[in-house]
Amino acid sequence: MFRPSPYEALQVLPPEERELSGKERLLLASGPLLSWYRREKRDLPWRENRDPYRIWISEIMLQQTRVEAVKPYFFRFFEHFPRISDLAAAPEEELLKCWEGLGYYSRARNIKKAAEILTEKYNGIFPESYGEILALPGIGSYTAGAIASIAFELPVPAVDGNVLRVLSRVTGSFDDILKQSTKKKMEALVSEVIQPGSAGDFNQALIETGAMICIPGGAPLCSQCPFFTVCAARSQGLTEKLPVKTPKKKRKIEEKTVLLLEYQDKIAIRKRREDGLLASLYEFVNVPGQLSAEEAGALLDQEVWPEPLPEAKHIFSHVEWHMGGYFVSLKEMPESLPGEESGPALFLTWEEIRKEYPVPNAFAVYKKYLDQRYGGEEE
DNA sequence: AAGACGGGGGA
DNA sequence: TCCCCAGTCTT
Repeated sequence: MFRPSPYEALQVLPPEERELSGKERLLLASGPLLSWYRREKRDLPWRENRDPYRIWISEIMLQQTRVEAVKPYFFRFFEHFPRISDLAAAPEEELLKCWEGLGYYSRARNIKKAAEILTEKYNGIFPESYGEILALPGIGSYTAGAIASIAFELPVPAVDGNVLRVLSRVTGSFDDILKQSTKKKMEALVSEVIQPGSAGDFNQALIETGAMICIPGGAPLCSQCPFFTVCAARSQGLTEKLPVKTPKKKRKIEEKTVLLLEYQDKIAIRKRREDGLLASLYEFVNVPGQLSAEEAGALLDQEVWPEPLPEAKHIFSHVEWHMGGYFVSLKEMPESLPGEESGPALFLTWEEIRKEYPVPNAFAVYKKYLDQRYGGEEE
């Protein structure tokens, strides 16, 4: 009588004759991965303890931002806002000033909104359920997973760009990692293998592998990788081909003319709109287009002699500003100022602006000019 | 699904 | 130049 082998009955090949599934690869590597992480992990400020407040702030700051860029901001943040209630009570202006230069300023505004919810609805205590964490402003699936697993040991995935890269290589996946469907698949995969008790370390180990071993841009350091023995991309020579990412589009270019308007040793700045690029931050008066000195002077409705300033270029992710500018000494306080969209101008000393008002680094060339003209940081 | 949203470091 | 970074929110 015909008897199928166990493997035939299961409709799978015996282990030595088939490819491992992604889940099997992760399961096989999880022990070595945890050991490797606990032995080799970087000593980072937010790994000092598992205080959810610190974990939260670190994860927000680390969104699309390199570790080295975050460190100084992380320390300074807790000097200003030691407790969540300090954050909730702080003026948005102070928070923005603390965030100046870090980018993605909606993160700061969302942090404040979340702090208000935490203070009012949760009595200042971080909720311990994934759903409640996910519902807070500025917290998406990655950050919710990171906080839930690192601070509270909930066995939920925290799939970021690092983890996407690692898992697509380890599992040999050709799915485009920029698609949200791919992220969902990878989250499902992690959910299948993550264990309570080591969830925080497991997620951080995946991230650490992506940051230190399975690095973006260059060749991965496979010889040191905790996934060495199970990685599909390594064993099949696919590390150059994975992960798959679709190409991105070109940036738009915007021409601007910046006007450093001086009246009695004070400089005009104004608050930007509450929505859009660099929302609610401060800027020097500026107008669209590349204006000549004559055109710039004509905008001011009084006799002036604009002095040309250096040109500057600032590159955002999706747009480039090409800027020229003029320094203009005003003889009288103008009724109104050019540039339609923004709020009324404030005339303040450069010292006050430099200390109190968040002016984004897109204006760095002109900030530096004012530092030299009025004496800023000594050099 | 695609775009908006910063800034900086490295190839 | 271009790519990428411990992503999220809006359209």
